[in-house]
Amino acid sequence: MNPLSEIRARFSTTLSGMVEDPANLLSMIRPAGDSKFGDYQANCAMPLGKQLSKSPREIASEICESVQLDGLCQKIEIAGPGFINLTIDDDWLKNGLTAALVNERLGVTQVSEPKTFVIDYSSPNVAKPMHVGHVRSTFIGDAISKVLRFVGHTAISDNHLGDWGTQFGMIIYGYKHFLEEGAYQQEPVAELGRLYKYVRKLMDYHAAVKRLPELEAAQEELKSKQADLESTDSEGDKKAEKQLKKQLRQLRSKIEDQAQAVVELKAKISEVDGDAGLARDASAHPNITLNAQLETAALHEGDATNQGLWEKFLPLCREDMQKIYDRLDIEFDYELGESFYHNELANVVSDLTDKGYTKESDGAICVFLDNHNAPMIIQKRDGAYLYSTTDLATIKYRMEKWNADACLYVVDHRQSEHFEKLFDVARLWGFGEVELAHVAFGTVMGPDGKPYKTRSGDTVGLSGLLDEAESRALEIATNQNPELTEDRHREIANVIGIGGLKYADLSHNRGSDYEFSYEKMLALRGNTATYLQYSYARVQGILRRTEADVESIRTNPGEFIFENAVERQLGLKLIRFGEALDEVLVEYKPNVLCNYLFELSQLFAQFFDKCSVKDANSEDLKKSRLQLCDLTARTIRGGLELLGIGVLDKM
RNA sequence: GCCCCGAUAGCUCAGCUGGAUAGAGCAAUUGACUUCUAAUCAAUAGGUCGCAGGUUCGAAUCCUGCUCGGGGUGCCA
Repeated sequence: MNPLSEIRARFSTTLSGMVEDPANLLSMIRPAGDSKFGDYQANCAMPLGKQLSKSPREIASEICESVQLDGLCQKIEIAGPGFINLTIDDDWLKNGLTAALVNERLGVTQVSEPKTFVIDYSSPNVAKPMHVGHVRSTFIGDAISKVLRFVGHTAISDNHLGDWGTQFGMIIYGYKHFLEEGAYQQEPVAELGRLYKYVRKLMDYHAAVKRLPELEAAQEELKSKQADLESTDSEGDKKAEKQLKKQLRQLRSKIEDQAQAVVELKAKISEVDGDAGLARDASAHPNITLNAQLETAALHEGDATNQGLWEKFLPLCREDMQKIYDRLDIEFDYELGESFYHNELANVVSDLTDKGYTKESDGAICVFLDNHNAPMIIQKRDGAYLYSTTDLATIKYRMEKWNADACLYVVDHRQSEHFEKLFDVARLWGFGEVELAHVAFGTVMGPDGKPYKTRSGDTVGLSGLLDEAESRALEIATNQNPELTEDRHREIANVIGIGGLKYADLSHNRGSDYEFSYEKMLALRGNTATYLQYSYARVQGILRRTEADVESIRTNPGEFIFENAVERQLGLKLIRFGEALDEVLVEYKPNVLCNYLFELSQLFAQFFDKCSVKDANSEDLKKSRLQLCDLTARTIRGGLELLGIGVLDKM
């Protein structure tokens, strides 16, 4: 039991005697903003005062008289307009720490009503190389799953692979026309990757050739519009002048964007034109885009050849993808991709239609929703199904198979409108009970403040990114501890490199964009994985040097002693691990856990500085400090584990 | 056009379901290694929480308007 829920439980009794539903008031009990006010503060007297037409301080004293905090709080004070400041009783804290010490779960209680969560994350397109954009979904989803499981829920992780999309049409087309047999025999996945990129290039080329003149014409038009505006006289009208300036500014930025686009198109064209082989294939395959689409369509319609190729390619691609997941140490319970649902799509449409929810519009089958202008299209004019159709089939499956209480979609924030519509349609369809949540996240930015790209403008490939992270980590590990063996350096590099990458991602509020930087990610100081891992290693150093018998500490604990103020602070922080986990799950925010672990590590560093274990002036104090050390190490290790990050005994 | 999101220290970011004097890290300045790992700690400095109103005991947080930026916007995923 963590202090906060214990305090709330006690207040609950009192408050329910005063109002009908105290839930809102209970949420106003929180950790104190400033430690001089105590450990926790209850802010419920102020609003209650208004509600009951009494002075808040009067209410506060009524609450204080009635609430049973014996044994839990040693100090209860009313301050300011009616704050109730609470200080946790030292004996209660010590008992709690002892309970955590002897408990494998560090004293974190399991939820009383376990629920079943289905978490949909990572979800890359197979056969396309994974890139930096996939890391957030993967890390955040994995961390949320682990926290859910730890607190006692059932979390089913499901990697909703894009394994049925247009990329297979492209690869099939490539296979039929551009295959290099020898390369395919030797390294089939690499050859398929090459084919994908090759077809992509040719498609981009034709699109660029078509688009370039249009864009240049549009550019001219904008420029003449700009000239017009520049010569317009606002005749001293300030409002008109402001308007004009704004339009001009917008126009200039649009022109700039277009100029950039023109440069990119030209680069794509010249890349093909400059290569004899590419140029030849480009002119020999003028309709490659359409034909690749037709290959996809043929696959979907059950064409035997394409079906056979798909069945041959898919395992190869998945195996390749698995290598990345292995490096990241990410596992899924299920990997039911889009292809898994393709036979259900027609049923989705017919069922919704039978129930009267669909409407035909411009030949497409749509579900119109009150709060959205555009409908959700579930079948295209040409009869093909869409992402939305698959997602609906997926919800149905997840409800029927797992009877989920909640489905979480860890997906890019740009798709929020899609999910709003999806959830509305799902509820309309009859899935009203399940919690459907889009756990959205922001973009990974480069140092220029734009989405992280390579210099040439391509997305950053994930495997190269991991290589870079590890090689930089290796350099740091080698510099930091030159005396260790190369194998040890590699092991350290792996743990701090991958850990640093994950932590950099998870420690940011998922909703915001963040700037990616190898330097910051692997920085030795600050809110980084390295700092937390180092704290853990320092504890292990203490345990080694004092030759502590950790087993006996855990099975036969002594009393906790708070000699120095920081020991109490550390103890209080340790006991609040469960609060941090609860907090993570309120809005599915792993950064809450990162912050907790960082603060814990900072307190430990202070403790390390001020409170020697080895030279403690009594055996009892030494034992108490060893207990704090052991609990700190286990909390850091356990917390990092929930984030998918490892630790090292020495680094 | 319409919809959504953002703007907090020089930089990168927390905090946002209203709470007391707005926090951290980096960078800057200063101090601490014969010491359980200095991949550390202590200290100083740094702010009109985009702007203007409003709601109230109390606003970075809620509401309205504005400015700037990003994203989305019927047959891609």
